[in-house]
Amino acid sequence: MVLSKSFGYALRGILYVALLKDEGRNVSIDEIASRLSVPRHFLGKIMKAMVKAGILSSVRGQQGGFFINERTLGTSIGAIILLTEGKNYFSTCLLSLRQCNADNPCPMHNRVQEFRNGLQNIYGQTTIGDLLKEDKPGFINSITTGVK
Amino acid sequence: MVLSKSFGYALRGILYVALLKDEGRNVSIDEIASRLSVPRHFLGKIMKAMVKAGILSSVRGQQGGFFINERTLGTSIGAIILLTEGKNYFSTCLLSLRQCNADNPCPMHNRVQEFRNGLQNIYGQTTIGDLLKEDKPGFINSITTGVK
DNA sequence: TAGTAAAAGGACATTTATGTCTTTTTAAGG
DNA sequence: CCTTAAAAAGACATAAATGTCCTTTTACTA
Repeated sequence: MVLSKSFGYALRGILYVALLKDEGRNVSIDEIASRLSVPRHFLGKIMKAMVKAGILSSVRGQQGGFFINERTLGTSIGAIILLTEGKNYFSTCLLSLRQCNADNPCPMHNRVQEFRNGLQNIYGQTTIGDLLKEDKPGFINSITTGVK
Repeated sequence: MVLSKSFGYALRGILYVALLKDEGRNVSIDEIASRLSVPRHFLGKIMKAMVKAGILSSVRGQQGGFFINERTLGTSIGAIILLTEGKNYFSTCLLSLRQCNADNPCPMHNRVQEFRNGLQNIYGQTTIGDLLKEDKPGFINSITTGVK
């Protein structure tokens, strides 16, 4: 697959929390999971990972939940990919070869590198805050209708 | 971006057979699997799928094995991706949203579409024959050293 | 300070991708 | 024919990703 389901859940989850940033409340995992139609406990683990990575915050207890912190809006999509897909996402060889890089390219390497780099740059430059700025009327809807 | 192991096996398998096209013999699954260091039976299924799709040929029995046919060299990498990843590989939404296309784009869609299209075009235009033309001394080696 | 609501944590279950083994079919060669 | 070597087919096994459930910790509230 292009990106894992975990990535989609993570991005939609953090976006949902960020979208509600002016409501002055913490957002519970129950609310997020039900609005995004995503498995509650699985999402919980992913949100927890983002909290652990410091790009989102949470508090336990009554009135607890998730909320953005000083890093959230500046977090790049690439950082979330790193979290869910691991550090080799943009460098794994397309032919599953051991050694494949600019010095020792596989038969596909040079042909696609330009576009892989382009994608990586876009992902690295685009932040949660950037996506929020696109907040058109349909934006919330566009993240709440998940696939399957 | 990031393709399955099955795709890597398929491409390396068909390339290996194509590379030996002038030897005037059929190439057995045992030879391919051992040269590519790929699971024999798993590779067998993938090769069979390519035969079924008509982009490669095979004969059973003694002296049997795989060999290229009139379509092999003109087969695009994209066609093999279609076989191993399914028809939605280039159109699945990056946020795992149900509806995401040019008319109804998700927050990421427009930002990455240029590069996704670029990749898709490269994959669609590049054929097995094109890769063969790169047959430098290290080419066979470059497909035989698989990862993990 | 007891009750409650929330995240965190961990064990278990299911599904999908990957990998292995055995049997069947088929063709060539003696 | 009979043996042999090969792909094809299908059953089974393992690993990784995804999903569910239960318990623990923590903070608010009454």
